[in-house]
Amino acid sequence: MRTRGKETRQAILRAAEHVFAERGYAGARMDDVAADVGIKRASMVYYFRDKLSLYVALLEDLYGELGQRYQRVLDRTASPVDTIFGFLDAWASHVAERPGSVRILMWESARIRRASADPLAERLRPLQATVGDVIAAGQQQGIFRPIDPMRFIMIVTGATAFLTLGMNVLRVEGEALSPAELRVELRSLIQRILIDR
Amino acid sequence: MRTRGKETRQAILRAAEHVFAERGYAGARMDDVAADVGIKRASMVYYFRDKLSLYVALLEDLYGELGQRYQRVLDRTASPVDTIFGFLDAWASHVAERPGSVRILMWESARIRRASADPLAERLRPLQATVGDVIAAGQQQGIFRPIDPMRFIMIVTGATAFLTLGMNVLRVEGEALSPAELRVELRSLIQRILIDR
DNA sequence: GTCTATAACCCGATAGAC
DNA sequence: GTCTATCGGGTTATAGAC
Repeated sequence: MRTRGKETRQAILRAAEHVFAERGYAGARMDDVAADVGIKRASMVYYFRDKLSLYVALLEDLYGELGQRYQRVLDRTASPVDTIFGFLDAWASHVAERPGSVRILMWESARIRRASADPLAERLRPLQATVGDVIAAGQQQGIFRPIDPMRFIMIVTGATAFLTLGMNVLRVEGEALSPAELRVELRSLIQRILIDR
Repeated sequence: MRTRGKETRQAILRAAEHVFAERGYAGARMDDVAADVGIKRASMVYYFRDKLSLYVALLEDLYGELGQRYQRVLDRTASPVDTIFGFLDAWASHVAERPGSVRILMWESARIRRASADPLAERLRPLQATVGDVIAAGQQQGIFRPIDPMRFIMIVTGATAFLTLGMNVLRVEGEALSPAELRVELRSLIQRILIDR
């Protein structure tokens, strides 16, 4: 049955998001993914050749969705300021709905890698270009302060990661930011480093 | 020979810093540590009972050193502003000399953990308290803007992590910040979020 | 499509010689 | 102090039945 197949594939991807996010690529066990779905490990081969294929499909799904959110913001905004804050809202919503995104970014940033042929880098590059272009445009119009766009992206991404996940390392009790708090905190951060004079 | 023993212990710790930083706790292989030192895996048992003991000793070494740096800053500065920028320089130097610190912070932030009995959290808490106290003091004197000290720490830590390591995920070519560039970038970040009005 | 069974590998820990 | 040898647990990938 074609529908059943599609559903199982989606279920595997959803389970993979949790498992890869929690343990990282190396630590993730295919067995856990299968158990989450409710099938046996070997059965997943029918949908994904091996562990790496599943992981790459997950990256595609995750950051592809974020890219679509950014595109929608581009479609409906004009000024660089509106667009940047639109991106922020898109990012915050994405992070709230698919927390695996940030966690995987964290795992992958920790890992040593060769730049070439990196599946994550490949999927992130267009997103980085999209945001970078808007910043550059705003700077040319004198609306944004001069800061290297790439560095700006890294600061905001790092803040997101550590305000949510990093908190857990030092937490006393329930201190990690809620999605709403994160949005507010990031908004004021961006205001300070990109706009205020 | 007692001297030889101490030297080997130190060599193991130095090797462990590289290996644990590159692969994370789960991915690190004791074999690689031993190979770096130039001895066999089983020989390390003489110095460290098992993998976890070695890891905890490394954390102690790493973040203990950072704590000492912070203490020296406290000993020679008076105003909150001087102290905070002193901490920044200490942090930047530490990161430059022992890059494993940041990478391990990253690995550990990615991991899910239970708050209790976490060896890293235990070592980080006093550092966080030290920095937090200075920020709170500065805020009481009206020198620093109001921002939750913990969030401030997370933003700066996150920026450090992603400006150095995160860059590698998106790098086109050699874009990761040098220690000197990092120091400058963080200085202006702190200036913006903690001091400028 | 999903299963059972197994092959093949990797890694940490341990025993005990030197 | 450092070695060789081995045990044992855990995980992925594969073969093939249903």
